[in-house]
Amino acid sequence: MDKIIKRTHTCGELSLDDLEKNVSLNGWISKRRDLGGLIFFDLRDRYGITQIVFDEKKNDYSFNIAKKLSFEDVIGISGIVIARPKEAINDTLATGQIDIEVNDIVVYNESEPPPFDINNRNSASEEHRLKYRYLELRTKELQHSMLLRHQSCLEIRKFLSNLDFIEIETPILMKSTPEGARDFLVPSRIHSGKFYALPQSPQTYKQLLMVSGFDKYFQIVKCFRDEDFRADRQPEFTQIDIEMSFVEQDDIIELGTNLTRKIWKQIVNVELPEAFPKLTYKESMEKYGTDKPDIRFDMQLLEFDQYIFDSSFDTFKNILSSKGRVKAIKCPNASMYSRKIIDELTDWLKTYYNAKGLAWMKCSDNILDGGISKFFDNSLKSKIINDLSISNDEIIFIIGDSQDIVLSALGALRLKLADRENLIDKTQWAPLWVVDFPLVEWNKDHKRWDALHHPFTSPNLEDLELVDSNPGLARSLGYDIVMNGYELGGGSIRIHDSKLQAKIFNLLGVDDQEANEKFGFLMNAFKYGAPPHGGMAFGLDRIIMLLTGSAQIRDVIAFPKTTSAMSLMDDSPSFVDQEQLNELGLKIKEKK
RNA sequence: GGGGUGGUAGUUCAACUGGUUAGAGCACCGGCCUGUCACGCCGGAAGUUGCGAGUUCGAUCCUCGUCCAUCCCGCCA
Repeated sequence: MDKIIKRTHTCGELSLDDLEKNVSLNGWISKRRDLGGLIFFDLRDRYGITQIVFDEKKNDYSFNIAKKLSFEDVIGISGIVIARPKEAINDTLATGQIDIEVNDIVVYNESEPPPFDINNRNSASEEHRLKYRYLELRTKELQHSMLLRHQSCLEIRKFLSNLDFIEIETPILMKSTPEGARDFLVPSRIHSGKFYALPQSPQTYKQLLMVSGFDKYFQIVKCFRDEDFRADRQPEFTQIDIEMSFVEQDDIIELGTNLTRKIWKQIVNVELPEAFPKLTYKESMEKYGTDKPDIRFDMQLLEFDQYIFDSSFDTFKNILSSKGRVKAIKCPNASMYSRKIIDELTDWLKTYYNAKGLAWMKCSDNILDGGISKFFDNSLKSKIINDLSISNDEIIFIIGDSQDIVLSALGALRLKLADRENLIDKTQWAPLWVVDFPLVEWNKDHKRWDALHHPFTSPNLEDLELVDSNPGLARSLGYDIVMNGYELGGGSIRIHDSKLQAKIFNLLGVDDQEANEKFGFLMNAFKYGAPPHGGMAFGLDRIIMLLTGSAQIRDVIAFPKTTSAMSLMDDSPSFVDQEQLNELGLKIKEKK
């Protein structure tokens, strides 16, 4: 164990140019082929694979050591670069023209049989791979993800630094605030009974930095939200956090566009358009049923209210008279949609999106047929076909319900149908901005207005009167950037006036005392020369996920958690000693 | 909080309608093999069918509970 063979090359670089050279390599045994008197190893490091060969007749010292070695042993070797016989050249390998004929070898660490095949990530379930994450990180997929993540961060830092942004670290232990997601709490030992929270985002700090005069700030920073998780959501995740002073919404949108273009150009060599399309929140909801539309394909939601009044379909008439909505979506290959398949779609919409049903009509021979077509007379059906440009062998699905349900159910159906019909060009990138978000939304459970973005978001100054008269209609200066149906990031122009901020708190039902307790420090800061400012934050993990072509955020985080927020590798969270609890003045309640 | 799917050898999977000794590939162990690259050939070992109850003459299979994973709804300013 005392000897180390220092590598002269990595496992990905030797070629015929290096013939006859005496070289040394370090790496892991990735494959082993034992032919008796001749043994081949594929030696792997993060740069590549080089085949090394042990010949009993030429060097029986290293041969005898190699005889005992197997998968994932770590070794160092020295030897001569030799050309492979013509018939043994491997074109699939960058180093496939050569071998290293080994004459010295050191075994640094023998491996137990690995719990799964590092060469084949699918040789084990995800659960199993997460338990041995440090081994999964040896796979070429995860090595690639980590490298790409690193390169992306470099490009981001370079891009922003060149524009005079500076990266400033903000606290990880901060004040718990009532708004937004559930906080992860950290008990204070020194102040028994008090808690810090881990930041859901450095929102308040970056606004304070604007007051401090750092007019262009950014930070690549961990954020924490104690909610339930999904394929694209983890309890801790990384944001590219940005804030600027003396700017308007369009300045941030331009910056966000350019940053996104830079990343895509540098990392995957894709030229995104100079300006991304902009949709208002309202347009997005009406056309796509979501505020993060995938616009790689069209298939927009169609207005259908206007045909209901002249029909004899009372169910939908009743929905309209109780302020509901009726919208439709048009889908090709009607003949593929049997009763059984439509029933399955209906059940799915009922289960997940609270739809009460899924109506439909098929177009054949220029007439609408089947489903609810009997409630529409012939001239009305012709009008529908003409208005909505329905072609033969298309089916329209129709949902009538409250507006929320119609939009979310049809939005989900749109994605489902696109998938079924293969309408999405997977090689395409479709970025866009969604703007003019509502300032607040009505919270039915608590009977109050909640901020849609966060309470520091400025109302659109044109809508200031609405804030008093009809808050639900007031637009904010909030915006999201969306790529291929994923929310990549979002931000807003902030309130920098303590009077306006007080007014918004008032609207949100946060009284003066509470506002002062929770956000007094920010309100105070705004009394001392707060510049107009705004910013945004990108979800770094989601960006990397898209760039690597993965649908799982876990694939781009070195040590991710499961959907129940556990780490299978180190088995956290875990219980702690009674003594630790005592120090913190905590007592665990029995769960009933 | 709710719903779907899954949990069988180290691992990936199979096992009909509930029925004899729960099988196969890879890995592992032993043997043979000098141009392999999914090396090949011969032989071997390997199981608390996630856990706990129940139904049954009999449960991997049916029922209930529970744990874990995953996907989705709610949630995620």
